[in-house]
Amino acid sequence: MDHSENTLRDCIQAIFPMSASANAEIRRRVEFLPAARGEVFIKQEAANRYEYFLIEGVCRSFLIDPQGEEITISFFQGASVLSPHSVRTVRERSFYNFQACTDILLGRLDAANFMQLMIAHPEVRDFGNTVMRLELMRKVEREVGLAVLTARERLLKFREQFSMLENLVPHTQIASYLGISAISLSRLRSDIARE
Amino acid sequence: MDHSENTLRDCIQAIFPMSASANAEIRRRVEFLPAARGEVFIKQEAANRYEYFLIEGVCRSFLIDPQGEEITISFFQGASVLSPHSVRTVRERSFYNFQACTDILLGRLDAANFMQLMIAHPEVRDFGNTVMRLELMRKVEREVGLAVLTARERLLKFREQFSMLENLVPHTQIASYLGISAISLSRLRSDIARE
DNA sequence: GGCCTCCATTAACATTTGTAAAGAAGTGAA
DNA sequence: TTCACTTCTTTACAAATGTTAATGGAGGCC
Repeated sequence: MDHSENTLRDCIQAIFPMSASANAEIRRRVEFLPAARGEVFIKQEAANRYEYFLIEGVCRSFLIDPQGEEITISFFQGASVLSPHSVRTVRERSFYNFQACTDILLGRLDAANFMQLMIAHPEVRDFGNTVMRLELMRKVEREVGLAVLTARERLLKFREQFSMLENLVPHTQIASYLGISAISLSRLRSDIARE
Repeated sequence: MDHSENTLRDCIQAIFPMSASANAEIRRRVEFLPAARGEVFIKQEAANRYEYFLIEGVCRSFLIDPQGEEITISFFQGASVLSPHSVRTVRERSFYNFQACTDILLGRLDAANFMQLMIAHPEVRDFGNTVMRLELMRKVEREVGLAVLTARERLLKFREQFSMLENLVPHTQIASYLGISAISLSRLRSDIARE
């Protein structure tokens, strides 16, 4: 078993521990593929029929607003699972863009095939539902954060959650994730550093 | 079968049509109870073990920010389903307050009991997962709306989604839902009316 | 009817946040 | 090394949003 497969197992076990056989069932359906830093591996409005594991690296989801600006919705760090297909797509068209922030390694599997596996295996079903519930909790947390926290507090929280990202991805991407302009982010950074 | 039960069926069928027997299984576990306008029927931080249907009326979820201000998170109009228990609670403690905006009629059922029903009945399972997926889609849409729309556009969208609420609930509640102050809401309203 | 409370609106002002433009610092390639 | 490019920061200014306080209307209650 090579490194990727071990890490795939980590992605899964971190969310919902499953038996070796259930792990193997998933493993058999997963195809590994790399994406280079900057590559948009899921495109907004494009058809997409896969579920994804992020084996290694950092990526983000984003969309283009009416002014043509990129808005970062989420960041993801491996080893983890990307938002489920049902969250990313409406009528089989991708809702967001997904872009590699570093060189990454993905594991992908056919969403319909995975759905069959969920139906057949209670363990896999629990895994899938847990993924969805965790994604929902993330959204709730973000919703609350945007509602009750100041931009400054959101930045501090971002630093807790994604400690290495501030020196890794362009600040314009972080700023749009925080709901502020890159200039405001710069101001906040120097304000905080001054203390 | 009285009016409440018919409307309970509407709540369910609107989300995921189920057989008469599955409907009956749910019905057997549901207890109807009214709440008066203004009543907070789920309290933040309080233990809560129920799933809820909103049979009739309007309610909202909200929380108290560090400054002691109420922040509206969502509005709900019957007949519909409130956010699932797993979304409303962390470690069995309610995450949000839920308040009746009008006199309402609720249907509630024990969350653990409903979970058992989901395990036993594939239809109920699909229903439960659909509820969760729809809730997730709502969160995504709201997340995107807060990210890419101006306050003015968010107000116009709110009017589409909740056309009767603007003259029904206090504007402070609507303003916090839109992420602006009540004064800004008033300014937007007069700006739009002036056109 | 008259009083009272709640709520929406408006005005004046302060603060925050965004925009545009220019400069500085770091990165990568020829 | 040097040039081009990207990105972060800074400044000055404009626009949006919030705060405080005053006004006026609607509805409930005695």
